[in-house]
Amino acid sequence: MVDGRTRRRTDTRQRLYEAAMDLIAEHGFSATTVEDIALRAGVAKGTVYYNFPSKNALFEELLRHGVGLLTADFRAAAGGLAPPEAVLALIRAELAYIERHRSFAQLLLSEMWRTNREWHQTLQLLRGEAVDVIAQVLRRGVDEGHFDAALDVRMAAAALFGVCLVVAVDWLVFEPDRSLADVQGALITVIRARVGI
Amino acid sequence: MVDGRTRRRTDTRQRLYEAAMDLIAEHGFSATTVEDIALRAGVAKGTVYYNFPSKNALFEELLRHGVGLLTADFRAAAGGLAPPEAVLALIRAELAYIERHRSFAQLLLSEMWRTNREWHQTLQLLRGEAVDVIAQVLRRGVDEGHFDAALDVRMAAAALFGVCLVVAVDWLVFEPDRSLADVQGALITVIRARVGI
DNA sequence: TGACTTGTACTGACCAGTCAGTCTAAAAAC
DNA sequence: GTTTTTAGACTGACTGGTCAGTACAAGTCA
Repeated sequence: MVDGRTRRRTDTRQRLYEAAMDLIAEHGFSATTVEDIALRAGVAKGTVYYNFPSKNALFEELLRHGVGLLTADFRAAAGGLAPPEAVLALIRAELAYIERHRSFAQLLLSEMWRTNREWHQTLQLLRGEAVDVIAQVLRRGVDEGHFDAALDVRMAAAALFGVCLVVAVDWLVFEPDRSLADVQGALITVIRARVGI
Repeated sequence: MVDGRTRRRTDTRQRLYEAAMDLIAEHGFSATTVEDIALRAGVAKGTVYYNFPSKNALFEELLRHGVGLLTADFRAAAGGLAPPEAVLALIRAELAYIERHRSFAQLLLSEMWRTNREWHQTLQLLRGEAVDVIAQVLRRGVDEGHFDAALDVRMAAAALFGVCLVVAVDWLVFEPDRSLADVQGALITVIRARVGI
């Protein structure tokens, strides 16, 4: 099933994914050259074009791959839990994902709300799937009386997704030495805190 | 005092600011060409270089200008209020600012956490000034017993700043027809809501 | 053998930044 | 008050360089 050829090719693609992720997160899509990606992945430029039809396509598959993993993590984290615990689990899952895929998180944050790009549509769709998992949990929480009935579920889901992203990337950029557990704790305290407004 | 020359030049620079803001927000810094900016502003490419030493410098001045306005709005909004009301005022100020300067908000969200850029340092500094205004209000709120003493003030400030940005840009991109007041209300409800976790 | 990879060379489009020259408001000269 | 000069503001063709994508001959590996 997993013959040597396929494994080899998968490896190459994986290395290209990672290289592209790091570079695009650092410099942005336009400022990252295909040659740089190939160099960082340790392959020839031709190999990039053997494996992907274009720079855009590489990036789009990258997005699909990365967001797909996040959505899967979300589903696994929330599955079978009561809404309050599920929300906590989702926060933990998002932070853990961001720690594991730092570059990708930065990339998402930079490109998520950028319109007028070829892959904008794709990204919106993918994001929608991830945020939907959160929204479903919140909706169930409202229905079952755990959460305030006045809650705008869609907005709350987007907000929750967004805060985690922003806080986590902030942490990675400014306080990389702080532990994930600590950040997680502080963030949950912030979300929990009655700010009394 | 206001001779024709200076007025003309100021106008040109203003038009260049606005054109650059819109285009960079839509396409990103690298994907926006100086020629596009000039065209949109209705001047020749050379004029851009007559008014600014480089594309980077234009963008940096743009950032300084835009974030400066936001910080000023923050200071004006929070001034003289007790912490709980000041936090509300800050949220309103940020959303109002974002509505008034849509492109700039999108631009900020995209470029804020991008490292390895010439203007990265500048942007971090500017952001720090804005977030500091929020942090000071929160600190005072903790000291005066309005807010939970366990609050990580820096993180809370960053989180608050971030949620507003994310929620507002989300709104502009996905539900532009919804009114600002409505979004404001929903966001404050979300922040207030005991999610009971 | 055939799928995959390499390395090099190339093309054509595009783009940041330059520069010699034009236009015009206003200062100077008469 | 009219003419001349000056300099600030602007123009757009041009340059040097970069980069996505192509082509292909030769090499590796199952």
